[in-house]
Amino acid sequence: MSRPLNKKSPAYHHGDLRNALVHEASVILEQHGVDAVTLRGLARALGVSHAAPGYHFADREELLSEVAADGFVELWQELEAAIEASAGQEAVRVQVSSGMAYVGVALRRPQRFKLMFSSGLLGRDDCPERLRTESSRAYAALMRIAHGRSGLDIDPATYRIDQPELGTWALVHGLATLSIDGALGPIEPTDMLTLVRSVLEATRLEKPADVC
Amino acid sequence: MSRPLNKKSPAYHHGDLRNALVHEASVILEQHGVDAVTLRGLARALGVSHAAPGYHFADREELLSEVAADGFVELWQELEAAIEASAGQEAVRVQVSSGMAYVGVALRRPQRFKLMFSSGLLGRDDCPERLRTESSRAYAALMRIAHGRSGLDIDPATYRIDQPELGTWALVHGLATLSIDGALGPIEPTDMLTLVRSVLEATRLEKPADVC
DNA sequence: TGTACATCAGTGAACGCGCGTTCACTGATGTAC
DNA sequence: TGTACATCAGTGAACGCGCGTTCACTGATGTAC
Repeated sequence: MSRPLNKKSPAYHHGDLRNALVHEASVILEQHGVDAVTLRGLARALGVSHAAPGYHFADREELLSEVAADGFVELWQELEAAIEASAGQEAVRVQVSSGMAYVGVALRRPQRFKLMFSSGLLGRDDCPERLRTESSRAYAALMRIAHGRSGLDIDPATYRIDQPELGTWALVHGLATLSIDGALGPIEPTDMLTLVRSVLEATRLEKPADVC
Repeated sequence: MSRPLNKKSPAYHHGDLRNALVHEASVILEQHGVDAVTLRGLARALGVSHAAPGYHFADREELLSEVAADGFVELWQELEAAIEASAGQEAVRVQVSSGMAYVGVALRRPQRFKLMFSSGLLGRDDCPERLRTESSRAYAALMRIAHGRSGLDIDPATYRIDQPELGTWALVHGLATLSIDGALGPIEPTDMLTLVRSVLEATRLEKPADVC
């Protein structure tokens, strides 16, 4: 456990600093919030010089975007798993299954979830490629769930978001956000997921007749 | 328009610095985000010494909480107006009316809306009294809308949030949040409000039979 | 297998920035008499 | 109405902090021959 501070050969080359930075960033993010994530602080935590992170990331945002991208990967995976698990069941089951997955991801790493959506990273023109790719993939899964289609015909680059497909997404996103921000009072994650199930089951999103 | 920088008597006493700080803070908040709101920056913008704000606010958060409290006042007012406007109509009309009011407030000052909910100000033990009061009042209005009751029997201090009353709130909050964060792509506020109406009208929140 | 050398992945001192905070001070204002 | 004085609402210089960034440097690693 104890770290030999005066270790003779403290590995001049870290070996995997880039990944270590991303991992440490996600830890600090979750523990102390996004403002606590600084390049200098990460370097300190990892025992490297404060200039070392600059070797791997142009700036703080580039690092954070990596953390956010990881979040979208997990979101996508969980949504796909939920779709798989509820395959063949009636539509509301798919909604409940994927909705709970969505909120589950949010509650497991609430700060990262906020970073993913609220940081404004996505909207930037210079949004890093990986974040763009991974978020689009997760979005495509969401649209697939919402539309009840295979999703193969949905181009993430050009999808238009329409009502009422939007309803379920907005509902679970709202529940996740309100819960994370403490607006629902103190509530355990498991209770929260039960609540999500209840709300989703009590909600009927009517698909309006096709307009000609 | 031009400010006489070398004005002879530049009002040693500002006269209304406290209010001016709150107003300027809300302007800078909306233009450049919450991180851009600093006591020094506000002092600069108002042409007072950088130490002056400290005379009125213990710290930056106290000032921001004032801005957030103003936001809850506006939210409460708009919700009350929406309730009034749809009084006597069927339940779904009240939901649509107040839901659009909710999102309207969010879109009018998106950064302030994020501050109100996402800043963590509310959850703090040392949450300023005024913010606590005003947010509770807005919450009470929301609960009143959700429960379809007069709300006179709801104590803001102890209200419990249950499904499915939560559904409408979560739905509109999710729509507002996703829109503000750009997750719905570029969309005009008026189109957004139309979308909110559509989604709400397509949504039926079933009130389950009372459990014994 | 050994050696030379380029490149990789760092170090650590230095710099400038904007921030909040403190502190001795001071001009403007209100009030008592 | 005039004066004395307390209080209010600031000023502005100074300090320390943590941050990102730069820069000359250097130890470790990989590759060509």
